[in-house]
Amino acid sequence: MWQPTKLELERLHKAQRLQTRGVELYPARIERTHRIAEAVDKFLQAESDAQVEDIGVTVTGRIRRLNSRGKVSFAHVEDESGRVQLFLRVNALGDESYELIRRKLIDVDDFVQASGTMMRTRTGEVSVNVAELRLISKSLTPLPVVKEQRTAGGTVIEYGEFKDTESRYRQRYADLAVNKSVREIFVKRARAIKALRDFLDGEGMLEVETPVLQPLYGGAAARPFSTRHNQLHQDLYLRISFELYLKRLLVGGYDAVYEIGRDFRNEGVSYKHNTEFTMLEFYKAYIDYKGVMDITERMFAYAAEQVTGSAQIRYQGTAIDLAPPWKRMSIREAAQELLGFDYMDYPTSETLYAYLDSRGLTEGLDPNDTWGRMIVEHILGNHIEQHLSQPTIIKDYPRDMSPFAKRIQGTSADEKERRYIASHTERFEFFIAGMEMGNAFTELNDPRDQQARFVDMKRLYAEEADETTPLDEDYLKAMRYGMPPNGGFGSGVDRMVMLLTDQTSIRDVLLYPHLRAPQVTEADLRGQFMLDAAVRGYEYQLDHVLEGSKRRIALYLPAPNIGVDFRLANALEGSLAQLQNLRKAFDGALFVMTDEALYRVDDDLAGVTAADFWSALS
RNA sequence: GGGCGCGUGGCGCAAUGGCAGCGCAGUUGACUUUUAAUCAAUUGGUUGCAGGUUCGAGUCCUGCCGCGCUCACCA
Repeated sequence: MWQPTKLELERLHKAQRLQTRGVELYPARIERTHRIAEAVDKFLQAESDAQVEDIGVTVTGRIRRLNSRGKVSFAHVEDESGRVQLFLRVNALGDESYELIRRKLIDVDDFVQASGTMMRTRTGEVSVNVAELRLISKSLTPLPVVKEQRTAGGTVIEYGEFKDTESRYRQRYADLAVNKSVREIFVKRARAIKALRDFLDGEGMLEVETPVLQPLYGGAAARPFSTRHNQLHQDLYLRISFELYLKRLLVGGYDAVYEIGRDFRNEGVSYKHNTEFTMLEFYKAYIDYKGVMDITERMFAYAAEQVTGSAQIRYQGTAIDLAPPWKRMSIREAAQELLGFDYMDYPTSETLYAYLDSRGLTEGLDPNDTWGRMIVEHILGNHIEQHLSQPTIIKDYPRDMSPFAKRIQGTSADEKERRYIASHTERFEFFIAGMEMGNAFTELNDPRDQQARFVDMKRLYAEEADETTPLDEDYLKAMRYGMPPNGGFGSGVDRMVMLLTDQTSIRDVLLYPHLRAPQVTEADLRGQFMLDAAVRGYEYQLDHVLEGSKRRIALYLPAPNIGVDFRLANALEGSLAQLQNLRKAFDGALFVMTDEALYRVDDDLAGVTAADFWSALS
């Protein structure tokens, strides 16, 4: 239960005084003729047209600044569109209404409705000359105070900002209310996702929705969350990807489908990982991974244009050009270019590890990893990825890392090249700003090969069983009906939003990033207590302060006014028998709450002296 | 999970082991064109929690909780 702070008590008191004056604190009917930005624009337009007639407006919003100067006051109100100053004069408002300002009954953070005509103050600021001011929602908890100063150069310096990351994430509403730049991030996020939809719709793809709860997880290598359907007596998994469900739809006759939705992975969090994240996947028939590359390049350029106005963006001070074409190279070529060797010269995990060791490149590498994992996870992930600042497509991945991709095509007279072709797949990932942004393949559509891959995966990763892709018999059944050749694509949308909003942490592009649940607070306990009492039909009493004691106690009472002080005083100083009597008096339902916990006084206390009982609580 | 760092009024921050302080906000008063308004006065703290060392702990030690960074993990 809420325990008001000193500042909140002051506002509660103001709320009472307002109600005494007959002011409605939370009215239901609101008037507004203009959004704030519209009102200002209209005034500026009239000014430039040299019109003389008054522009009457009614605007609404939250007060963000209030500066009383005696019989005249200035306020800034803000709605989503912007801010405008209110010019408040006792002459215009009348004594009674102005009194609310003068007595400070209206605070910063309150929502108001203001009617008047547009004007400029003596210093030139566009304002509403307010004739009528109405409180439309009282704020009881003050928001953190942020003051702004505009320098001559136009930059805004903020004083006393609200920047404690934990508070900002846990109370995102306050963060948003105070920090305009945070609000802007999520506007851009919405624009980015709309841009993706518009683009994919424009490509003739059908947006679909597939199950979040799946009887088998698959399509990626990740630890899933599991849950249980009670009525069906069935274990279910939260999806780690959409892949297998989307590709079944190509069997069903759609040429191209996509889905934007949430995936869940039961793994660590980092600046670029959240346990739940937004994924985009699409699958398009009759194209291969080169076709997917073309779409990828155009799609990112389009999204950047829609969000930032240009395909040339800046990320953390670096200029990044998302316009096609992007650099494309195979993982083998990347290793040759950046590390100066051909991994095909080391065709087993043992020889590859030995070579890397001779170069001093094995830090963090498990010698028991598979050959493909060494190349993708270690060589690419630890030694190449961070250098890929400009958009780069890295293609042709080792087969054992890509269970849903077709082998690369071609033939060669050379033995080493034949081995290369046999052991690699048409898969690519693309990297921007040193971050993996997505993953795509020429999709495997041979059910016989697919079944072999499931078995391979199981064999390779037997010891980490929960990270392998389980064999999905229904998926194979679908594929046996015939799946058109197709190219598929998956990308973490949150990372794209990070890129387009210049953010370095995924948490800053998620409205509610995952945080550990905070400890139960006293306020939570009090709330529980109050609810329990209501359910039992008891009166309750919180913060019962006992004479000469620092303890605060909460009680369930079967009825009010039954001599609590007297009985408790006895119990505190007396024997267990008296305590039990007390309990009896309360119909066997005496609960005592201290700052730490809620205790039930019951038979478990037998044998404990009252003094020990109370000292155990303190 | 490992390492490093942080946790002090509502917010932003100080404080060699020695009286817990400052700014903003708040409260009271003054002011009819302010804009980080100003002026005068003023309230508010069990320094995340629990122990320990010490004459004395915000500060040192141990454990716990939370957050951040980083490593590990991570298609």
